[in-house]
Parts: sequence; C-alpha cells; structure tokens
Amino acid sequence: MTDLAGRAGARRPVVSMTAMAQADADAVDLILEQWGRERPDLDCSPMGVIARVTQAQREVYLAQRETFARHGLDAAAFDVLAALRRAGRPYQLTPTALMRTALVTSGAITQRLDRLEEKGLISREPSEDDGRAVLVTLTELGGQALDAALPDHLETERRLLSGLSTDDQQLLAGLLRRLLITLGRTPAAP
Amino acid sequence: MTDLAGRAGARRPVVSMTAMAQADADAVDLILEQWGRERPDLDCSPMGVIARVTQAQREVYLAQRETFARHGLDAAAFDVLAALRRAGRPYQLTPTALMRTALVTSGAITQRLDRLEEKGLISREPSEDDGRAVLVTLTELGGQALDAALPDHLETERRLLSGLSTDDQQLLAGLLRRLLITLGRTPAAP
DNA sequence: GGCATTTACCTTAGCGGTGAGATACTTTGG
DNA sequence: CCAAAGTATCTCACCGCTAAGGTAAATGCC
Repeated sequence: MTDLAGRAGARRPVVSMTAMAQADADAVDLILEQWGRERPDLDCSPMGVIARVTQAQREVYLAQRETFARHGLDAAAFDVLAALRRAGRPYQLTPTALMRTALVTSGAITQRLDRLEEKGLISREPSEDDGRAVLVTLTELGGQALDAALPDHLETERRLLSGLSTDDQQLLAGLLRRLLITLGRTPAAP
Repeated sequence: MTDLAGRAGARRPVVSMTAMAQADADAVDLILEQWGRERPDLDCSPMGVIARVTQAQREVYLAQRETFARHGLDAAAFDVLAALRRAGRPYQLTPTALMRTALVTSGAITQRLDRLEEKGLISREPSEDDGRAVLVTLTELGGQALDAALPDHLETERRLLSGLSTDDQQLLAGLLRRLLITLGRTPAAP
C-alpha cells in the first residue's frame, strides 16, 4: 500500500514539467480553441478542467464495463458487492448505507438488490433492531464473484493510469481530493 | 460550506488514519482505508485517482444540471447547442459530427435532435452534397438559449473549481490532458 | 456500369436510473 | 402515552441512452 497519507496536492507542489508542455492536444484543446475563436470575450479556462473530468470519467466507465462484463457483472453490481466486501465481516449493510456510498437513489438500490438477489450474490433479511430496515448480506457466491473481479478491476485502473508516473498519479489524486472536499459532500452525505 | 462537522459515522468506527489530518479526508480516503484493512494484499492506489474522477464527474454533472435547468435546458441539449455554436457560422453540423463530439450513439443524437427541433432550437434539412446526410442548424432561438446559458454555465464551472488556485487548476488540466491522450481517442476518433 | 461495401441517419426494444410518492416502523415532544 | 415528524424501504411511471438493425445513398473495385 503506497503512502496515501502524503496529501500530495495539499501543499503547493513543484510542477512536474511533464504535466504541462506536452505538445500533444486532446479533444478538449480543440473545443477550447473553438470557443476562443467564437467567443474571445469569455474566459473558458474552467472548461479545461471540467470537460476533461467528464471525458476521463467516460473512458473509465467504458474500460470498467468491459472488465466487469468479463466476470458477469456490471458497474452497478460491482459497486454494491465491493461496498459489502470492504465493510468487512459479516459483510452486511443496509440499503441506506449502500445508497450513500453508491450515490444513487433508494429506488436504484432496491432494483440493484433485486437483480443481485436474483443471481444469488446477496441476500436480504429484515433487521432485528429496526423493523423498517433490511440487512443486505454478501453471499458466498457474491464474495467469490467480487474476489474474482477485483484484481482484474485494479489492473484495468492501473492500465488507465499508465500514462502518468506514480508521482503524477499521486499529484492528481491530491488535486482531485481537494476538489471533492471543497465540493462539499465529503465523507457521508446527509 | 464545510458544515457536516458533527457526523456520527466518522468518529468511532475507524482505526487511526495513518498520518493524515482528519479534516482533509474525502470519501475516497475512507474507501481506501477500508480496502487497506480488508485486503492489505492488494495495492488499491489506482482507485485513489479513478474513484475521484468518477466522484468529481458526478458533482459536476449535478451542478451543471441545476444550471441548465435554470435556462430550460439539460446537459444533452446544451451539449448539442454548444457544439453548433462553437463551430462558428453558419452554425451547422451533421448528426455524425455531433455524435463524435458528444460521445454518444447515433440513436441518442437522433433523439436529442428530435427534442431540440420540437422546441425550435435547431432545424434539420437534407444536405445537398450528400443525399444521406442531414444538416443541423442552430436557430435564432437556439442561439439565444445557448448564449443565455453559457455565462451561467461558466460561472458554475468556476465555482466548482474555486477550491483550487489558478495554478493548480492548470496543473490539474495538464494531468488530465495527459491521461486522456494516453487513453487514446484523442481528437476525433475513427 | 454493376455489385458489394461503406457511410449516414433513423427506429425500436430494453435497461437502469430518477423522482414522486406509498407504506410501515421509529423517534420525539408535549 | 399519543400524535406528529422522521426514517427505511419499496413501487412505479417516465426518461435518455445503448445496441441492434433497417433504409437509403455514396463509394470502390473489377
């Protein structure tokens, strides 16, 4: 486990020259160039970040989908199974907890759980402490499915990031962390 | 903006966060910590970048949706109108060109154009050069809608990025550009 | 020139998510 | 102790996108 405590982005890091000054342009550069021509009165520089976040996420999404499909899963299923797995024994969470980590609505979680239950990857039982609540448990099969997919998933992520040095990856992670923190909704949203 | 101080969940159920000041943790740090406890054999550091890209994109998406809604638009509509606008006079593109910049399927573009045409924001006419092709043109109304939304849109993006200095924003943009470039699909995909 | 291939756009079934709201249980405050 | 407010989950109509496939026009190859 690399030292995640470093907070690379928090102090002002010396700019690694490779980060800028790469002669190559990406799709967003073209968009910015178009706006610069058509609306020179506007400062569109924020798009340079935001649009790239959007495009990067799209690539991530597509790559992950392929990976999950190899294991008979999709992103929604993996999301739930991984949340249960990393919660630790007894691999049990409520739909509400899953809703918060997955950042989807309660209706979406219900449907995800329906599908996962159908496939035998999770089970549902009423909570004994709270008559309203349900306890979702990772089944043996679900744990196996997750454990099979997880290394492949990580390998995909590593491949996606392979264009950046380890230092730059940490730098990027630090910047994004600061972005997320200022966007509110930090650990567990209301 | 940094409210959420008295959260119940973060205080107790955790081990000591390595050397990190607690105030600087985001949701992804918690996830990485969980994986570190449950699967110390795996190097999950790639998630520190990928998961944050995903979460950041989600925040962006939600903020943009609010902004667009104030102007009677949604992200899909804005995407198309903006592509036409920044293409310059005569504000005309084919569905295929729009498909490429929007990164959605042709079916999605058809539907988007149906909706926009219905609202009078674009018009469609058959191309004279190519009997298969269609020319999509931004109408007067469409141009007005876009021009009204664009400054607000940029203001939203600026607000989203307000936690980072201008230098850090550029640094972030540069890192993401390199990421996108190595992910292939750079300017116009085949 | 004629046939196969490619390209451009549209059509449609199906899917997963949202948003609104229903239901049942729990907590709170007089 | 009870009513009101809050919480947990599920239900369902609707929506936009994808994937697969259809039609028509352009292109290429001989």
